[in-house]
Amino acid sequence: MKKAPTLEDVAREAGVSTASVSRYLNMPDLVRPLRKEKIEAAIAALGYVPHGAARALASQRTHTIGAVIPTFDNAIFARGVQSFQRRLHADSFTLLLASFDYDLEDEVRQVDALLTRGVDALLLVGCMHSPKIYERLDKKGLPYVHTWAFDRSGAKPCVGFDNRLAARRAASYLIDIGHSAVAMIAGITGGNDRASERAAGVREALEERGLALLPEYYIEKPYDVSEGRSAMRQLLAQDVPPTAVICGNDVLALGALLECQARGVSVPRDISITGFDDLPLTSHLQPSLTTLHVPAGEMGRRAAEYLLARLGDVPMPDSTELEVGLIVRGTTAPPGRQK
Amino acid sequence: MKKAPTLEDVAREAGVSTASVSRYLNMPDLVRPLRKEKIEAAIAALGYVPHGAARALASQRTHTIGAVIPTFDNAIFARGVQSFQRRLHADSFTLLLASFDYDLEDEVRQVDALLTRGVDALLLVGCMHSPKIYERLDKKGLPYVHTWAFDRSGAKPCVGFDNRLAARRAASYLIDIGHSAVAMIAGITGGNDRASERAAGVREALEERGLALLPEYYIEKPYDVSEGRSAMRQLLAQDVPPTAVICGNDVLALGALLECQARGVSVPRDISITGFDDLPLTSHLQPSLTTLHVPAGEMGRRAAEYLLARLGDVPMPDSTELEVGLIVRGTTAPPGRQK
DNA sequence: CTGTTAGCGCCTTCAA
DNA sequence: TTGAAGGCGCTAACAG
Repeated sequence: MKKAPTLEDVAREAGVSTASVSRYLNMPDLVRPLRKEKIEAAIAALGYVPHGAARALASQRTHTIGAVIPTFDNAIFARGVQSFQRRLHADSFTLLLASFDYDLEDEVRQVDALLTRGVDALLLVGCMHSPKIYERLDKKGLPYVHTWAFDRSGAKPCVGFDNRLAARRAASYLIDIGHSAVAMIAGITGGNDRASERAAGVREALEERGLALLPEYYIEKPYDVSEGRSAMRQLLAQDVPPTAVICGNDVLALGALLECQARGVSVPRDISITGFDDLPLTSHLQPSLTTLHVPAGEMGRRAAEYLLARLGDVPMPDSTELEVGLIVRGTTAPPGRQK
Repeated sequence: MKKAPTLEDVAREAGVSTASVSRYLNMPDLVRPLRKEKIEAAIAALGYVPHGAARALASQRTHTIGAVIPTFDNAIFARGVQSFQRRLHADSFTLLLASFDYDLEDEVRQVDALLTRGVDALLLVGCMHSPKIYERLDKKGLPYVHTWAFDRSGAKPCVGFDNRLAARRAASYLIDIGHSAVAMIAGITGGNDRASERAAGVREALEERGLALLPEYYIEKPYDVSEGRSAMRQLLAQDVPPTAVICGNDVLALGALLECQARGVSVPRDISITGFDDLPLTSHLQPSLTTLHVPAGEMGRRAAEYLLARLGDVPMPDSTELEVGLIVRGTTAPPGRQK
């Protein structure tokens, strides 16, 4: 393992001071063209690559932004993160990604790890986090942003959407087309404000219309197709099955739909199903899935822009609410079509 | 932004030397229990968090490992990366993730970025990369590993599987059960050795059995459900449609299956379909998808163990080949069942 | 086991 | 515009 060339080596090779090379690297405009060329030549000749840690130590800036997400294993996070990273990269920032498997205590550890790595800013998923996280962040005065949720109080910087409102939209739609026996297959709500807000939204919407979300019509399941299936099986086995099922995400909805098909229950004739996320796959299903479109890509991009702006002291509103539109497709229809 | 407490502050607070605090942090066993407690108290009192860049600069080790993947937006990479990260984390290493959107030139840039960040080791996807990458890596003597592929020459460190062999397995199976009109919907093979090896495997297997992969039976498509659909549409429109279609991945296979269903083509009665990856979803489809099981989780874990071993100077073979098993499910059957 | 001390590679005043 | 020089926070000999 040969020793890598340092900035000092470059300076010597180019016959200039280290300060000039440093300037060339960071503020090229302050260096005269002639010197510039010499430095460029030296860098190329030596194959010099800047040493990030040294740079970070000296400048107290890492040009790195962290994101702490529940899991990589979820298409919808993947999409958002992908565009978050793309946007950061455009400003030559690097993304440091960590996941915590929905374990809120582990999330604290992951945040600590990222702070140790010296991230300049942080993206968080959801608005519900251990107070310890805010403590650490605020203590360092580190910019951060919440995503995949929206805090109406305005107390927290958010680039996201209102999960409750979106879920209400799905529920209202079903009620509007005539459903009253509405069930919900929710994601696990413990420690997950996206999931719990969605559940709350459905409950609210029903109650406002004089309906109720019956206990036997409410099931929580982990994010997995087979869990969606088993939940639907449970619902179908009841004396009076629901005529519509709102799912907390598309994966559960897909499971629910597949279960119906496996049992010869016709969708949407016998039962309506809605999802949440609008995964690319859902529009191709037969019937195609009625769902809520989450603008994950835009959210990732905007979250990046918010953090970049904060780091650059560019003014920018602390909250950006994005729309979650209901995409009505083939899995929903008025009830009572049973002959 | 208050100045964060440093190791020196901790030392002062605890009434010991900075060296002791450093030792406590890195080799706790070398510190006497009494001092240990004092130091722990001081750390807690001050809310001290180590400064990663300083540590990296002084120790020439970042405890960070990079992974450069084609895209986040693919469930199968997500799974592998998730377990890679989990394993790294168990040894308190951090994962630095970058993606390059299947642009081989961008991959070079991403590798450079990671090198600047000072990763201690690197995970690469596939065995086909710009020579520049190997140049940089070898120059620094940085440990790296190839995944999602397997190099029989043994020249490259790999933890992966033989894509060609796996694809052959699927083709052979179809021939064995009587198919001779076999088509393939491959992923884009340009700059992607996983996709091209799979295509090559299918071609080989057919030719060995005296069959051929007809040009009109070979279609390349991007990773997307709708692309799989359009490819299948194209295949179905031919004068003599194939009786079996091998897909380069499950997403294309899913699209192919959905297209058949949308057009009333019965699977597997009229046509057989196979996938590649074994996404969780595929076993729930109706019919369930015959596919090749890629052990992404195990691969990620083992790749991490390989790199960790190299960093710790623990001996470990440079190549680990994993099995890709054919999972025969409902989308395949002998041909000619058409009445 | 513990303290002293010299860097790690770069940035950033400060003067010139 | 440029160069000189003092750290940034921590680790790793080395001496004790």
